[in-house]
Amino acid sequence: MTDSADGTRTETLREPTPAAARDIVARGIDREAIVTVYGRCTVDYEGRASSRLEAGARHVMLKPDGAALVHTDEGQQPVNWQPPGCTHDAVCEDGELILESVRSTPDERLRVRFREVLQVSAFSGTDENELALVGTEEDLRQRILEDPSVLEAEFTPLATERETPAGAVDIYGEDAAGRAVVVELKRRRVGPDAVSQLRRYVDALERDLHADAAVRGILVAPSVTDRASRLLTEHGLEFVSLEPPAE
Amino acid sequence: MTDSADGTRTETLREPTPAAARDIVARGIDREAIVTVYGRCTVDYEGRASSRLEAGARHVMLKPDGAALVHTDEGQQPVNWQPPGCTHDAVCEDGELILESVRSTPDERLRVRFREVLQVSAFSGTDENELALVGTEEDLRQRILEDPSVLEAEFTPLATERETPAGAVDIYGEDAAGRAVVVELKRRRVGPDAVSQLRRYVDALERDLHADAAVRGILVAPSVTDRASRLLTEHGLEFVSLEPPAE
DNA sequence: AATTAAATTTCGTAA
DNA sequence: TTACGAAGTTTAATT
Repeated sequence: MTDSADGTRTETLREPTPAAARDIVARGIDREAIVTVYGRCTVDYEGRASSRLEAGARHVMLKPDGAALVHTDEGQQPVNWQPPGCTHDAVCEDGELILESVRSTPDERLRVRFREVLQVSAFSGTDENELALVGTEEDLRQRILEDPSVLEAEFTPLATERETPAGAVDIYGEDAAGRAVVVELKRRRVGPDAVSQLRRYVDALERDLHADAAVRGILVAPSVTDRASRLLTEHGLEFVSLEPPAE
Repeated sequence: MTDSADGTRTETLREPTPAAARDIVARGIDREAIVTVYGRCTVDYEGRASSRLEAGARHVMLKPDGAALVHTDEGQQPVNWQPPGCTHDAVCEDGELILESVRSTPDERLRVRFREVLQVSAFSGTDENELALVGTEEDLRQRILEDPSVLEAEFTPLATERETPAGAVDIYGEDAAGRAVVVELKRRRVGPDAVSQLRRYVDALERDLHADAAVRGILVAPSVTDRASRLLTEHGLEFVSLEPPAE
């Protein structure tokens, strides 16, 4: 057990007995630590789908918010997991450590059985700061609202998140001729799905306004794929190349 | 350092000096171990977007496939990360441990600077087994192909992944009357996006066949949202409620 | 609790 | 390498 000046505390055991491992895990969950276990284990999941993973060396993390992560040596994504909101539990059964994370709505259960525990740790610390991220779709929207002419000359934004029967439109406005314009924003290169999305909004707004004059639809993104480009043409929609600001 | 009978090996230091931590990390990367570092750190990311995270206690994992994960005590997702394919590097700068993961195409860089390292570990093990998952869209497709009558009486599947100018159709077939049918499968409750997707395929196929008889479009999913249901009606598409098999 | 769409989505497959 | 769509997607916002 180690206590640091800043309140950070860690507890670690190498090759613990299953009972000792269970104690560290249980105590860690109790004090709202990040708990990690590395060893050979099997994993069973039952919930929205179901899965089984035979024995292998994996790294398991239990978070105090109820999230659980099982990582192999490959992939950015955990091979098995449980979202925040679960209740963690650690028990010994037949001389083996078992970790279980359960939630309801939907009912889901993750069960990790360790044949061998190489290391178990509990990490307590504080993290006050949140991520500052730049380059999102929201940043792209700000860029256009601050200077609508980057979209086209004399474009006038009238609303953001304007509601239609098909959902909320990113930017709603009118052009130099006073025609209604629906703008759909994407922070990166788009495919057919983005075109369909814009199409839904344009359709919905045309019905909503029941105006005879057609509503213009403009897709704003860094670039489009060939198929998306063809779809835009078919549906009479437009494209403007813009990127979210880099900083 | 601990070596197990099954070839699993772990190496861990508590409150190491930055230089000692760097050595463990560098050696771990070298031997293709999963490397973890817990401590107070700042994180900078620059790539598809860019972000900064001020000091806090976090858990960092470097995988031998090049993936990097920075986890706080909250959330299933890492607060910062790098996908597989990166090159990891560990250095000491001004007496602090710095981890860096870099890749190209696209150019991306993740930099973690530790003010304090509480624990550093390197885990080597083997994992031969892959996840066996049941309840996917593929399982739903198998269910329909094995007994097409679950979709509707006298439905005849003719192809899966049939190509159209709008993309591949999940199941293509014909009904009792010999009309062309496009089936789009979803393993869970669907919203407007799935309807748009089906619509794209039906449109494309109607042009492709340039037949006068309309192509039927059937969305297969456990259920649909209200908005999606309305969209289905508007577009003359159909819905059949089916779930992927549970086991 | 349910809906909708964004995400540094990731991941797998096919061209 | 790019494109396209699935995913036990997760996450955030709004109803």
